[in-house]
Amino acid sequence: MELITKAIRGTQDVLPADSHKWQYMEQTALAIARDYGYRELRTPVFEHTELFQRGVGETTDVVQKEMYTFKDKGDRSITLRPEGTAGAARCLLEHSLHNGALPQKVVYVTSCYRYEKPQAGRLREFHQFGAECFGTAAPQADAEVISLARAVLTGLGVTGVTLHINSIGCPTCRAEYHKALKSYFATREEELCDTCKDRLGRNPMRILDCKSPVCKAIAADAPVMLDHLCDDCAAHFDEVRACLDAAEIPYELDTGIVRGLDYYTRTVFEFVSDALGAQAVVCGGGRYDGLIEELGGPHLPSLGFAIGLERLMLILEAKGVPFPEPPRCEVYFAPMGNAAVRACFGIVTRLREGGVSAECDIAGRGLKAQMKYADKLGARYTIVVGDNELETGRAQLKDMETGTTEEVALDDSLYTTLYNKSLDRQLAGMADLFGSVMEG
RNA sequence: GUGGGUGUAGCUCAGUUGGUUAGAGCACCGGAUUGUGGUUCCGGGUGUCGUGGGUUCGAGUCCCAUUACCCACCCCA
Repeated sequence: MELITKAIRGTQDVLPADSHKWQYMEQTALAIARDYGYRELRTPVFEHTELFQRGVGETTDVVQKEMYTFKDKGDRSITLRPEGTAGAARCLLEHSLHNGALPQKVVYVTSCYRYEKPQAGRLREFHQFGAECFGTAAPQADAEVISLARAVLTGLGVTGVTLHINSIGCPTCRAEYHKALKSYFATREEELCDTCKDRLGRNPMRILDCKSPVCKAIAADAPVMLDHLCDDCAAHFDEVRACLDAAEIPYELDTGIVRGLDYYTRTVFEFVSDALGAQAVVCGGGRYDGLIEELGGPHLPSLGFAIGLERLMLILEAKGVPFPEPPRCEVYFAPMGNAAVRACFGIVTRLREGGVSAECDIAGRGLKAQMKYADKLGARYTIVVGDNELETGRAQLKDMETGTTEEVALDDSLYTTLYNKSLDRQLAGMADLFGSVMEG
């Protein structure tokens, strides 16, 4: 079959067979965030380009070469959001949410767009579960945000992820550190790889996580940010770690973490998975004390994180984490003859109105084909309705797993019968899922 | 943006030193008395061999280009 076009490179369809998994993942994450006091925020997919230029930072790769930017018909420069934080911050300011109770805690599930070369765990349209906590400079907030990220991962049954944390200081102490770093690498500039020579001028901190063995070896002896933190930043980071310890949240100190977005300050962290390829960071975040001011707002220390949902899904599948059963048809009606078709359509409509998942032939097929179809749908029960049933008002309810049948009346009592059967099964399914998550 | 790998049916893949009408399994659709699905039997190919050139009497097969996907660099979620 020659299609006139295909899905855009780096995009993915979620098919009907998988959509319930996404619903479960998103709803679980939102529910956990709700317990942490986070409320959902929804912002537009596109914003004025300058929001990201200012918010994310002119010098970042994201802004320089990865944004989907275009002119609209009013000649305004528009950009599809490459990340969620800038839009959330803009929304906070525009609606003066920061004049309400602080801290303001928001979560979102959104699509993001970056023009990158796709590979495992990296798409041009991807989805994030993000959380932002606006208006607190206290280290306890850092710990709470990290705790939320971890709770979402573990709440979904994720295993094999490690929390890495670092502090990249405030603009003041980072400037000092940059100088120290620059002069260190400058002494060995000739040995660095070409990209790192380039980084030396722009952002020497990037050299720290270069994969080239030579650069790695040189970086091993480089000055460490943590040793250059000012007193305030050092005290803040110590308290964050103390809180994590108190909450028994294990972490690794990773002085190589360098967030690629300009707005980060002080605490930065990542959750790294052992189940992904090269793109192993499933969650990244940190503090951004200067962002709100940068966007024209007041000084409002804040922080947040985002989980990459496609990456999270890859992990869940790789680890064989249990998902709820996909939704199935509760009862399939197989009518025979025109009168039965109409009658069944009526019954099915009433059952659906009452919340029972019911289906009935809409393809005009014979009984045999209908039974096969019911089987493929995974229907729990089938009811064949012909002239006899219409006359007596009674029919055989067939259990498709056991093959057994029981006689039921084709009236309102059918709804109660089916609803109760469905409810029992849902409760049992939830108990199973809960059990396996607890074991895992 | 730079590399490496791979493109044959919806899926997984065969396809001989280049040779006639491109195959298998699974899936899908229909049928086996208009009253019962899963197992069985019969029937159906649903394909521009990624695309475009070239070599050749002849190309799924050889050459070139291109494109898409996968993987890695870079960057990030």
